[in-house]
Amino acid sequence: MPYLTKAVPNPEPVDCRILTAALELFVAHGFHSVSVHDIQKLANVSIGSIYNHFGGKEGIAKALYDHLLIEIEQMIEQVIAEKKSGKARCERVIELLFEYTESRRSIITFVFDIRHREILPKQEPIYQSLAFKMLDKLIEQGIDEQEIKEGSLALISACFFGAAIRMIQMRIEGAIELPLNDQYPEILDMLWQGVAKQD
Amino acid sequence: MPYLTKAVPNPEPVDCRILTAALELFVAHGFHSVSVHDIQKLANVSIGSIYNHFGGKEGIAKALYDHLLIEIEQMIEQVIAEKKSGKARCERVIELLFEYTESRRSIITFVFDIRHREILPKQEPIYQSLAFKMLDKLIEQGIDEQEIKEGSLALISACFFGAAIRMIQMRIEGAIELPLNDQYPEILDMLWQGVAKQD
DNA sequence: GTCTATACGCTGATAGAC
DNA sequence: GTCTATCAGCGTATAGAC
Repeated sequence: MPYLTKAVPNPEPVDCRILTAALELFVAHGFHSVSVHDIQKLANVSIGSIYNHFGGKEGIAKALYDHLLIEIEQMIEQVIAEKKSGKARCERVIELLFEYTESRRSIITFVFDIRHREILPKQEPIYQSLAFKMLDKLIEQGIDEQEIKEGSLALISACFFGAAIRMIQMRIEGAIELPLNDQYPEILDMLWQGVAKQD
Repeated sequence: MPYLTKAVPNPEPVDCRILTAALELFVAHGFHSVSVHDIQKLANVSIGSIYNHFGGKEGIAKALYDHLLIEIEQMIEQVIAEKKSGKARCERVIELLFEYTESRRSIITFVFDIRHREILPKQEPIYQSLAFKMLDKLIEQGIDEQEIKEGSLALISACFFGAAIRMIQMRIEGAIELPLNDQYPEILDMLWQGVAKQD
């Protein structure tokens, strides 16, 4: 159900319109700079509806957060279904993240480039989310299969996926001019060099 | 003048007290969640003083931003004075960033882990700052000296310093439990593998 | 469930005495 | 330069009709 971030006119359900509008505004201006009135206007609903559905601005953020993380999880699950080796899975995940960075920037920005703790102080930190744990699992598999060197899992994962995420952040900020997938082979090569098992 | 982030009682100059208090609060709660009254209270000054010195909350953020970036620049300059080869310079910069992450976390958090565009929309993006350009220069030197492979400077820098910065972000978030300098040799090894020139 | 109108607290900012 | 007192506006949240 990747209906978020698609261009939706009006006949969509109300809660979806609210989420779509909120995501767009949060990503463009930042959570704190967006008022409930802004969301209400863009979504073409009344303030009352927003409070009925989500209980307030924070409720919207929480719903978005859960929803988008699930989309990332599903993407990783799809990759796991398609590819078998740890290395192939890691590569494909990064490839898709790079693609999403261009085609579905809102999702990527919200998940990787927003300080969630400032918005949702009660939320568990994102690195404890299932999606991030799934990435660690892929690294672990790569180690088991002797494709990735042994060592601290957190560090290796930080070096591999972390570098990729940092590139995504830099792409979003504008520090990297070309789409990352245009340079995918070189990037992947660098990422692997860092963590590959050496014989 | 690294007087910021040091524990300062009261006899410090007023503007310094304001900056110190603001930095602490911004880093702890986020820019938008901190009011001028909060800063005023913690700094033991009046609201009027704050507006006299900085013109408002945004002015404080701007002053902090400039000040802390200059501290990073000076750190890099110091490293350039101490080490001569590109490789040694890159390594020492990362080592110091890792140290700062523990000992002067406020500075590091403000520079690497805050969305400045949300606070200072008119500010040029941070990757255009002198400090970040200095990092790119170090990479360039490494390429010239045949220690780093050739390729897109932005990508190589993103892979090397970017991975390190991502690790710092993860350390700040709590995703990495040990201080990064405790694992400095392994980390550096991984970072170099990714960008080293291969013969 | 959806809407409009309204209340209320807080925040950034100013005025004016010292 | 520093302070206190105060203002105006905004943003969240609620009440109550439909």
